[in-house]
Amino acid sequence: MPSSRPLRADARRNREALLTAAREAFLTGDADAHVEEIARRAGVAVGTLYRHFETREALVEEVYRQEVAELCAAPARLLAHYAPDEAVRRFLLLLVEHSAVGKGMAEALESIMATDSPIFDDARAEMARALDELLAAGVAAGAIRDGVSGRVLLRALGGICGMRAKGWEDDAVRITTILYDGLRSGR
Amino acid sequence: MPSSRPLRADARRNREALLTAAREAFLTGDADAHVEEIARRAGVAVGTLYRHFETREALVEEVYRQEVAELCAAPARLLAHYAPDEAVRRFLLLLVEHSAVGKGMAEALESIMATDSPIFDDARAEMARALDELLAAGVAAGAIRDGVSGRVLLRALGGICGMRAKGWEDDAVRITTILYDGLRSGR
DNA sequence: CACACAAACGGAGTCGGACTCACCTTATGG
DNA sequence: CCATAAGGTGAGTCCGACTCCGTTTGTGTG
Repeated sequence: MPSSRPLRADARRNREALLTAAREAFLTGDADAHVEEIARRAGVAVGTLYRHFETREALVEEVYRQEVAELCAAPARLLAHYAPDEAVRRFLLLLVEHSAVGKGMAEALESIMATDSPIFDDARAEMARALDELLAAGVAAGAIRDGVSGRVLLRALGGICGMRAKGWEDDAVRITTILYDGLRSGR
Repeated sequence: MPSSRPLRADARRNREALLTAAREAFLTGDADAHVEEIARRAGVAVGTLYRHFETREALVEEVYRQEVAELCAAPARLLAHYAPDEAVRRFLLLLVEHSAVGKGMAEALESIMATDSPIFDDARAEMARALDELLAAGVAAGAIRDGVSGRVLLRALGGICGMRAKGWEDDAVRITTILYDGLRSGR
């Protein structure tokens, strides 16, 4: 029910500006930017920020949900172009790449993970579903071991996304390869 | 240089009481217990807490460092009793088990990870060294693939320790198995 | 275009945490 | 048993997220 009336023009603009400001702040590494700072960047007052987002965290969540939605579109696309197991491999690497957009996002994620917010559950479920899709295709093709749920795999990936020390990209690629090999070895 | 003079008797007692109180608070799930609460549990005032620990986080770190030290003793013991690859497998599972002691600890860890505290770096380095020891033995025995550093493996494990939704133990065991198989498949 | 009014905004103020500091208490060595 | 420095105390400060209400503004109506 997203009805209830279409936001007023200025309200929609401000909401967008806040999301953009927050995303930028996170991507430029200032993962725990103060609400004042985010509001300032967006050219509004804190009161306005709170009109649009219940709490600071709700704002962070929204930014994250958009990122996840983008990633969730990938599996279908990959399956259309590659063999199932190759699609899995590429998706894992894509995830790493996506995290590389800004390590600030990883920090923001942790702040969300630290609270059992239901919105995060939704995002996780969505990601798990996307992974299930990939894994099922792999299992059907006999290329991937059976019995691994997307949810389980997602847990391991969460750890990868949480990396942040320098040189982490290489490490991430390496650990992803190990996971991938593990997924195939038991088939 | 831990010299400088042996703490006065009451000071040592209070410091110990604070560490115990904090550990208990974390293990019973109250991962972000307030400093007032921790001090109260220890039977001292906040001022005393701050006499012994620079910040709240410094206290959390100390608790964590003790946990890590305990875990770091495991590899040597396991290598004395099991074949290298079996020792690796058991250590991974031990790590899971240890996290199970209290999910509160995992949350405390994240709060540490979120700050680039050097103390955490030390702990991580120590754990990485312990894992290196295990992996090297496995590689020497031809049971584990070469080219995986303890540091890399630790990253993946960090993700596992961060789990907390119900049923996470099973998931942790499963993902650990996948990692283990991956470590062997490339040998 | 003018008006009415609900929607949206601003920003000073509240509240709840971590942390400090000036003063009091007590262990300890002589 | 005294001197004294180490240690303890807790009211108070600081700083961040969040609230609230008076003011401004977009928009549907005549």
